[in-house]
Amino acid sequence: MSAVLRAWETVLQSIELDLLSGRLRPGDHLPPERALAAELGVGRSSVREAIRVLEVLGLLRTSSGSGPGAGAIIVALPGGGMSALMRLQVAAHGFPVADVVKTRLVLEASVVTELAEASAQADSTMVATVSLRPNLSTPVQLLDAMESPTLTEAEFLTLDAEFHLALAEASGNQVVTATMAGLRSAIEGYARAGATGLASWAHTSIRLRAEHRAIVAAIEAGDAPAARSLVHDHIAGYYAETHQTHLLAAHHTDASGQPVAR
Amino acid sequence: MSAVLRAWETVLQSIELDLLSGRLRPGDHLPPERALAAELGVGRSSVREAIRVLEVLGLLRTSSGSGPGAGAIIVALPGGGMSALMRLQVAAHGFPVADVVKTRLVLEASVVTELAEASAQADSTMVATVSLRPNLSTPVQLLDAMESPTLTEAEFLTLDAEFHLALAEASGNQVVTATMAGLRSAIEGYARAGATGLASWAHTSIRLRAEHRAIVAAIEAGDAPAARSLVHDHIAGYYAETHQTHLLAAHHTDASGQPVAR
DNA sequence: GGTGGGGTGTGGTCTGACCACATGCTACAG
DNA sequence: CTGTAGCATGTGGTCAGACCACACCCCACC
Repeated sequence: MSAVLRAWETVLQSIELDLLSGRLRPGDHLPPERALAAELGVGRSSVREAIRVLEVLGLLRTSSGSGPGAGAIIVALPGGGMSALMRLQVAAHGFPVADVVKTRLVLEASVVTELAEASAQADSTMVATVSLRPNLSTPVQLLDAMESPTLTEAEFLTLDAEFHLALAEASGNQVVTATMAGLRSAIEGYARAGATGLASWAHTSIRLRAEHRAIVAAIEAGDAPAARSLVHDHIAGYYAETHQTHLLAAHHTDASGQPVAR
Repeated sequence: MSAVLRAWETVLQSIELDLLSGRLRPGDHLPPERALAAELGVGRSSVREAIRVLEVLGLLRTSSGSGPGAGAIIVALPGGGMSALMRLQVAAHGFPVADVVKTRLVLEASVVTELAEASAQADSTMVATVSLRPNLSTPVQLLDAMESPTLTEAEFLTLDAEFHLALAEASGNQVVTATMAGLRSAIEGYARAGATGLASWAHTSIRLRAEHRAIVAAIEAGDAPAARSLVHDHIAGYYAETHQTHLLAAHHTDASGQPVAR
């Protein structure tokens, strides 16, 4: 396999090896494109193609100019590339919306479970060794912003998607956060598409706000089963309401993690 | 924001819009690079950068030559790009291994739950309307291959990773499958790294084989809770055994992975 | 000492050229 | 008429060179 690596692939491979070996670390500068091209014996355009890939994947950022801050810098920001990937994958009809929703159910149930358990643990242990209590300030701020009555549907749903992403971030799991970030645009897409067919947006938005508050309350109370259940109903409910298909409720998996009811 | 799109970004955007509008569908050919460049008023190198990105993301494949089969063809194979993304993300220390493992626990528990429930449903309904029974032939074939006593550790672990991916595929959820495919190389990486420190590989591999068989048996028996529990113990057990850290039980690692990059 | 302007190095882009390859057609031989 | 060898064509893959815009750095000048 991999008969002969194309020029840009050798560049990508070289950079990947440098990352793995530790020669390149987040924060470091990549050599200038021209230098890299000469060093690897390829054309500058091939170097650029590899750098472009890494940039879209969220592994580095580039900026023109001179001095520190310019050039290609390793950043490795999670979700940066996953977002582009998921968005394009959905655009190309690669992912059925139902699968996106089901994956949300699984991941978000896990997220709020972890958050609630961390919260409960922070309560039980008086010890102030490490602040285990999850930081929900960002999600709460988003909820406050969503109270504004002047929001359009699109604006509301954008904040909604940000709220769910913020919960994932608060859980601290970077892989889940990255995946959720990737799904975000897909989520916003189907949410917005479905919202146009709702009987009463005002009514629905009020319900969504209340559900969000309830989820946060359950987390802060350390009630993991409740948080899990609320999140499931929140996501599945909106999907069912906007897509007229009750398939999700049918099999009703309690998502991931531990069984809810024994 | 988004002051001025760079040339290759306009190309990417144009293709994305064509995908969303249905002008481009999986199986279609992209216009030749030169034509696309002329059409969009950019240089061919910019078109190439956009195409390169789409190729790495698994949205199209390119081939030289002439006639049908050559050129850039939309494929939208799920997980194609996620694999590159995750691999590089891990290479750049973007994802802690613990988060990868925790995400596996969540996703795979969901996968086997769905499989087991589908299996149980297939049993209960005598009706042969649609064969709901999940197709486990690929996973089982992999298990058979893993019985070979001549396998090296690396070969065994490769098959192991493939087995878990095959389970995800069998579940039918494309988003989960894509994510697992992306995590696969990361999984193989930490599994292989940890295996070198094991007391007895022979002993461990025997246990892993047995656990795999038990998981499949639970799925086929339609016993979702058992399957979920077995998968959890299987993954967490190996991780604990090879990493000596029981951090998984006490989750929530505050992730402040933002690189300083300045 | 402060300040302005040019020098310099960087990414961003375009152009043109060449190569390798796969195809398809055509002209020639049978 | 048929089959095949070989050239024409169109494609991606790559390179080299050139120019631009930009941000920083340094030094001469005020």
